[in-house]
Amino acid sequence: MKIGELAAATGVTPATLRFYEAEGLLAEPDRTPSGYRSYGAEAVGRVEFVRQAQAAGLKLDQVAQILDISERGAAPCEHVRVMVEERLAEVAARLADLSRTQRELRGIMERLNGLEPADCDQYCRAIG
Amino acid sequence: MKIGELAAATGVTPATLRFYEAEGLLAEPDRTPSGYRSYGAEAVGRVEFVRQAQAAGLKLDQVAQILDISERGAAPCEHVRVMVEERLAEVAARLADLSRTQRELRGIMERLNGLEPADCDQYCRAIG
DNA sequence: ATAAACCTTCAAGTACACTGTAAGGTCAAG
DNA sequence: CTTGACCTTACAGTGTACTTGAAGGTTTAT
Repeated sequence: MKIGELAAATGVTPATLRFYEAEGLLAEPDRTPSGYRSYGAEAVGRVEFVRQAQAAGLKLDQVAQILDISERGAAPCEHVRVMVEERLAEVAARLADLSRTQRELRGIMERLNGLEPADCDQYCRAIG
Repeated sequence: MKIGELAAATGVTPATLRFYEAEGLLAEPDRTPSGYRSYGAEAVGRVEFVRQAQAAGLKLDQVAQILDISERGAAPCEHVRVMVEERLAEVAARLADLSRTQRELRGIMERLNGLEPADCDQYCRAIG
C-alpha cells in the first residue's frame, strides 16, 4: 500500500501520515526500490487507533506513549488510566476558564445594551 | 516612570510591556537621555484596560482594534459589540468541543474500571 | 571602584497538530 | 514521448501570548 492509498483508507492526508511517522506514531514502513513508502495492512488499524485516541481527547504525545508501551509487549492500560486522569483534570480546568470568559463576555453585552451612544467614551465603558 | 515601575504598578512584567508596545497595545513612551523608557501616569490606566479587556475574553488583536478606534477620537462601542459577539460564538464552540472530549475521556475511565488486566491487550481495549 | 540591580535590542523558543511550499523524482496511460 | 498524478525531502508557517537568552549599557549603593 502506498501512502496515498493508506491515506484514502484512513481518511487522513499523506502529509499527516508523514508527520505521524516523524512523531513516532506510525512505524517506518518498507520502501519500494524507488523510495516510495510501502505499508502493510496493519498500518490501517494503527492509524485508526491514533485517530480514536485523539478523538477521545488524548494528545499525540500521550498516544505515542501508549504505542511505545504496547510495542515493548506490555499492556498500557495502567498508564492509560494515569494519562486519562491528567487529561480530565486539564479539560475540567479549561472548561472552567472558558465558562468564566463566557460570563464576562455576556456581562459586556448586557452593559452594551444598556448604554446610550453618548455614554460610550474613552475606550469603552462596557469594558473598562 | 521607568518600565520596572510601570510593571510594578500594573502587575505585569517588563517583558510583557515591551511586547504590548510591539503589538500596538501600548504607545511608545518617551526615552531618557540614556534610552530608558519613561512613561507618564496615563500608561497605568492603559495597561489596566488591556488586562481588563483580556480578562473579559477578548484577544489582544481585538483589544488593539478598540484602542485604535479610541485613539482616532471615535467611540468603539459598536465595534466592541461585533467583536464580543464573535468571541461569544467562538467560546461557545470551544466549550462544546471540550464537553465532548470530557464525555469521551469519562467513557474511557468507565471502560478501564470494568476491565481485568488480562483483557487489556494490543493498544488498549478501553480506547480502540 | 565595584557589585547589584536595572535597563536596552534582537532573535528564538514554548505548546499543538498539522499545512504549505519548493524543488525534484517516478509511474501509468495515451 | 509527454502529460498528469503520484511520490520524495526539508524547511517554513499557522495562532496565541508571551518567555527566555544573549550580549551589552546605565544607575545606584557601598
